[in-house]
Amino acid sequence: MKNVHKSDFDADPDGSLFDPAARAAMRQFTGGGDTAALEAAAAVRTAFHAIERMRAHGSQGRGLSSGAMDLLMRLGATDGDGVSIGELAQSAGVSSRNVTGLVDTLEREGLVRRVPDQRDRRSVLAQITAEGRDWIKAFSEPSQRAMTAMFMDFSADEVTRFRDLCLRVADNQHRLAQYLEGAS
Amino acid sequence: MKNVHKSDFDADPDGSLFDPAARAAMRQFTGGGDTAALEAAAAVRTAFHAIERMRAHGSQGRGLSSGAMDLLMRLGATDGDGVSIGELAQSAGVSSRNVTGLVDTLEREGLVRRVPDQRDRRSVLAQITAEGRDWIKAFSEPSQRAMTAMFMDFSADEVTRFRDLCLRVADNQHRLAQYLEGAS
DNA sequence: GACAAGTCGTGAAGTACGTACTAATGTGCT
DNA sequence: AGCACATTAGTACGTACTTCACGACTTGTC
Repeated sequence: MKNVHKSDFDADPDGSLFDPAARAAMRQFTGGGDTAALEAAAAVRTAFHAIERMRAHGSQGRGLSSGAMDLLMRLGATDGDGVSIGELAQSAGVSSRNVTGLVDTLEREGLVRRVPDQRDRRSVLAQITAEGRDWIKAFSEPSQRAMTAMFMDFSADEVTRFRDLCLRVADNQHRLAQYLEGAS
Repeated sequence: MKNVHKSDFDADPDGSLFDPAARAAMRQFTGGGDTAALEAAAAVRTAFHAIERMRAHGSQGRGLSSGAMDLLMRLGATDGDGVSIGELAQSAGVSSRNVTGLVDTLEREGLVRRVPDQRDRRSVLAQITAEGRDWIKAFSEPSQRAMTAMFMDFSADEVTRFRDLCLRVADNQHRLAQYLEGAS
């Protein structure tokens, strides 16, 4: 990670952090209105990139992207014939096109293989390989340690609450998308 | 947004949401260890993509990406000769190469222009144009509405706390990166 | 003044993610 | 049976973000 040296944050009177530069920009943007939602959205962005950087830095060498790692973990948890691309996409909440690409990557690394689905010949099943399971074994502990470090000053309750808030945002988006789809 | 129909979440006994499929995968991954940090990290990813989708859906047509919008807002808040690429990168917490690309995009749209820095001829200043300010005027209200909708069932306190948790994660990453840099 | 070392923006290349479209295949209605 | 329509994975294309490498430029030191 070069050239990225995030500026420090300030703290509000209640102790919660905020990004002064972002807040100033938001205030201008909203014309003096409420910036809370925009600030929170920007903060999610910041946190996401931070986690992404941590992962890139942590699992040096054979580091998989978060998307690929997510898929591999999901495949590792199922001990059957494999999971179809579409099913993976739905469960991970990303486009199937993206899963196709990630499976390409994992297949190139030898961690996953494609097998045709005999029940539905349109479908392709992704199966984790022995190497894939080895990867999981090898990277489980360092990954876990890196992510634990990211939340080092969080109480257990805060971690849980944080997860809850994140998923509620995702839930809202899902609901809104469905609502808007109906309106079109 | 096609092909993306995120599965629903379950709620823990304490009412906090979690992703059952992800948790199952994590448990396998950690070998039965604590999955809290990994689950939280995955949740951030989910929330980030949700916000990204909302923005893509909301500001249809002349929709800028979140990165580009962030830059434009920062430029809109400064009424001087402009801001250098590196300064923007630092303030937004991304690589300067990325800012170069985003300024390319904004310049193509006519929302920003590049001017040489007379004090330092290596440097390039990005200036917001009149069109850029018009864009801000036009998209301020809908963007604000969309982001408010994303947090519709959040109390004001929860939004603030959420922002704080996000920025603390970013702060931890920053600290860890500096620490690890020293160790190499 | 000259020159080594650091900084600045950007070209090149790689990954992740999205939409729109297509070919192959499955399904349901008549 | 046959045919319209849905669904699946993948192709093509565009954007965001990253690291690495490089040329243009500044700065600190002699």
